[in-house]
Amino acid sequence: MFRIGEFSKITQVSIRMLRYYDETGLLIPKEVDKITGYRLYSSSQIKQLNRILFLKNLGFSVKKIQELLHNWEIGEIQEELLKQKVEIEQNIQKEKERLIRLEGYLDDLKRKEKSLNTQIMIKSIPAYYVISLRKVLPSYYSEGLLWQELTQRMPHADYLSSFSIYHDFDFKEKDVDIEACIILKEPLKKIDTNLTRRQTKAVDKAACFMVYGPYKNISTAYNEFGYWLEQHQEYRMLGENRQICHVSECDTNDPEEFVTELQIPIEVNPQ
Amino acid sequence: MFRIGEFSKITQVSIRMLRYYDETGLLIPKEVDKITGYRLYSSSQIKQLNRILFLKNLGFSVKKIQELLHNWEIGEIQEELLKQKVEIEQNIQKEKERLIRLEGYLDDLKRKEKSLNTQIMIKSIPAYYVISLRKVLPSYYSEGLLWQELTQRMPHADYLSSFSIYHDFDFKEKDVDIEACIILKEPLKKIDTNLTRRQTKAVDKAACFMVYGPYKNISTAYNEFGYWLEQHQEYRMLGENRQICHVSECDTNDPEEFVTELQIPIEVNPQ
DNA sequence: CCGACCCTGACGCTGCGTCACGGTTT
DNA sequence: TAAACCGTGACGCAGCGTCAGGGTCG
Repeated sequence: MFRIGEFSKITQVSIRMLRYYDETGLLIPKEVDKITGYRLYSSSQIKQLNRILFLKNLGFSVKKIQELLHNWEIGEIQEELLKQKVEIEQNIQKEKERLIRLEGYLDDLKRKEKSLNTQIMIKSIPAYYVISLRKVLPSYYSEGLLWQELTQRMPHADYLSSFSIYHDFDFKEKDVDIEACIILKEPLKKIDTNLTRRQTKAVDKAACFMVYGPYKNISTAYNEFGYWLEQHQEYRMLGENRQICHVSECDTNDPEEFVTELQIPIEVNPQ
Repeated sequence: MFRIGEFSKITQVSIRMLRYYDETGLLIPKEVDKITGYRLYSSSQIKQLNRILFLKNLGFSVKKIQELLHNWEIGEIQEELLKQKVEIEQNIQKEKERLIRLEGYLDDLKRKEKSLNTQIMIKSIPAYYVISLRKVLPSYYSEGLLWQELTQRMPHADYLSSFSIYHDFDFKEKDVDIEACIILKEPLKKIDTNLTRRQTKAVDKAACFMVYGPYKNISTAYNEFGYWLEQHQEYRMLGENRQICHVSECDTNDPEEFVTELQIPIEVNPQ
């Protein structure tokens, strides 16, 4: 029998961890001196501890380790290992994507200092329930009319926020296909027959950036984005760009205060 | 100016996070109503928040983000991004190694059930300051004599634990080259002239496993290890195997209680 | 009697999610 | 008057590291 200090040296596991494993029930000392309260470990517990370390080494949480130790049989273990494998692979994937973003940004920095201001973030967009109105309009500047019509026909319901979808794949000067969408908390029952009720698709990756100031800045921003895309051959546009007016004429009178977000669905180029 | 709820919707950042960022000084609302205590954010703070999200997205901690925001200039940023890049790469490396270990173990499971008992763990071993005695002995069974001589000549110093190094690369029946080492907390000054004072090399990767019971089990375990190594072509032995007697005749009279650890330095095969 | 061990209890760390309790605005 | 906002605490989580304060062993 070993006291905790000796056991710690043998197993290279800190005293604090041994106490923690005792506390959590992972490894309870074989004996505890009733007078002094000293923990006493038997040599056979080294084997048990080694199992614990082994699982810890594979990235299992204390809780999972406990379950596995309790249910120590091939089938169970194998199943959990497979699950864990998937998780690790996902971690690697996430970190890799992070790395790509970081490297891309470093490249940007090398090329032009301005990048510090126009940050392009890649994020994912969930699916939404929306009420929408889609029309082909003479130009981008008519979008306001679309929104007027939509809000007039809209029932007074619980809605969160709204965005537009640009359905043309290429840039067009006129006859642009725009869909104005209002996000709902939950599906509505009855709506105006001119409106559509649908669920938008979730977008796995979208390059998103903010445009500050009046709407004319948007085209400049698009141009910058085009430049960015050229430098990032690894990405490809997928179409159905979106636009969100976070701060618009509804919120302020000063166009300099406008904040508009552009979301451009992309995918990683198949090598 | 937006109240926290609106600002949260615009930026897709939870209210709790906004409050947290206020608390930590990352993003302090432009105004606070003195009567109600309501936080009021200006549209220009969206830009600031976006910087924060951007950095968060790259994996920076709140503390680092604070530093970076405070010191927002290209050089600084670039430097930190490079550091961060290294860190992410290390993370990926670690996870990959974890994955390899896990996959290797899954393979083991498919081949033989016994693997649940003899677990081979790959870990790294630090460098140690040691007092050692190295000799060519007639056989492994004479190792005890080596230890007797070493402990007799040893000054009574602070020592932690001890291990042996087997310097023969291949297995030998006789004339084995063994070094008995005692780990010191700190370098000693004067020692017996027959002993050596040196620093052992750190080992990056070693396949480690425990042998329970009398010493004769060790050869069996080595055989099992040999089998394991055959199945794991990705690894190659490097020599200078080590052995640690965690529980030996000094600690117990029952050889069944012995616990011996074998550490076999390995490297990943260059593909 | 000192130093090396051992005990329990509790805070610290990260980045928020999630109550609880209470005030305010619509 | 209820519902929807807002505020400030404060706990919880994972996995220990690291004291503080006090008993034990050799």
